[in-house]
Amino acid sequence: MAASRKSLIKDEPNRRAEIVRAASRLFADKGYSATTIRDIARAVDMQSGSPFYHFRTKHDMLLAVVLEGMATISRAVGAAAAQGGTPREIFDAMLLAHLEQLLAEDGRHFAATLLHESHHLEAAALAELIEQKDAYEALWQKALRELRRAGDIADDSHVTRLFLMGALNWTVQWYHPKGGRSVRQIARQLSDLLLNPKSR
Amino acid sequence: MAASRKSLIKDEPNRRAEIVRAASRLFADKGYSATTIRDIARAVDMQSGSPFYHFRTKHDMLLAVVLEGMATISRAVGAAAAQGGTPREIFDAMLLAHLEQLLAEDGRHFAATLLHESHHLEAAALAELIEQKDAYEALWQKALRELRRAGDIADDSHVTRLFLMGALNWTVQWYHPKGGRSVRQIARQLSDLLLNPKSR
DNA sequence: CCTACCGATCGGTAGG
DNA sequence: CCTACCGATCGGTAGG
Repeated sequence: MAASRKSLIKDEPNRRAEIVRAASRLFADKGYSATTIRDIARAVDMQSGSPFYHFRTKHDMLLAVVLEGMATISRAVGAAAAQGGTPREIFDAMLLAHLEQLLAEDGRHFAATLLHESHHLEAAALAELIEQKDAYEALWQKALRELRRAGDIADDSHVTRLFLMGALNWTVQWYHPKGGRSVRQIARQLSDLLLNPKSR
Repeated sequence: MAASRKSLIKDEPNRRAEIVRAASRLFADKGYSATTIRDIARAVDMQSGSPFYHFRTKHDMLLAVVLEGMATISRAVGAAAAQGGTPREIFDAMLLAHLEQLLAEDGRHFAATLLHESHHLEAAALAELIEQKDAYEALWQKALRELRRAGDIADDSHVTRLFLMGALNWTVQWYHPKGGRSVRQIARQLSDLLLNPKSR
């Protein structure tokens, strides 16, 4: 049937995207410094010098991975927040969206690289990332503020937000898809832990 | 006066400990893979081949850092738990002890290396670490169980413990000693967030 | 994107 | 612990 489809589009402009995806996997697994350009080239069936046709430096590859990871999470959680509902419903939807991006098969290497390898960026790139991260976390701060107004949480301070980010991002360290617990269950348990028991 | 003290003890058996401390700083700052034996040697005023007089491989240095980090935290939190008191008092003391080890000037590089670089260990060393980590986390599981019995928390499941570890360990990412908030305040806020409002 | 290559650096060792 | 060194590997480039 469509046996030739994949090979036909071999020369499309997404060789670059393939490199980024392979790099995310390797950076997440072995770390940025321990990953070799040759590792990345091998993963996408290129010769060792060829990735430099698509990227100027290894740092640029890291930046591409990290920015794509940040953008994907931001987009997902922003969409969840825009869905509307009570502060509690919005918060629950945001928790689920964040965890799905972090733990899903396709996005988790981007997230892991973002969380663990960003400090290898140079100052200018790091500043760009931090800007996006601050905008992202402002979404959460706002959600907490409205939970507070609705009486669902006692403290909506910055420290509360940081504890929340920690609980969420730490899941990367322990979650296993085969682990019995679904992402939905995990999101629900965190909501239950942080928010006051529902009235009625 | 005692001007010669430091140079007199230059040949004591703690050159090894100096190497471990320097390594912890470098591993925490630049990462294990990006840190060079030459970096470590320079930090303790040795020639580039000399650290190998004290350690067989670079991996052995990482293992030494990581095990010392784990042992220090375990000891501190174990001591806090053994102090006794109500479940809530014990829990609060454990929170404070864990955070002090993570964030204090002297121990934070060990903790950061433990949290971020352990995956560079070989399988056997990693297994040794995980064993110690499991024993450590059992301390927390027990503390949660007793909070539950006392009615201070609704859920003492494993997932709750993992959220707690995340909130705690994530502080490494954002805490700054000059940041206004004391470690004690941070511990207190986390306790307030997780536990039911005190009766009375 | 491949071929062929370069200078630099790395972990580790022998021999004292 | 230092001196002197080795083989291997790395990020990156010129020239096609």
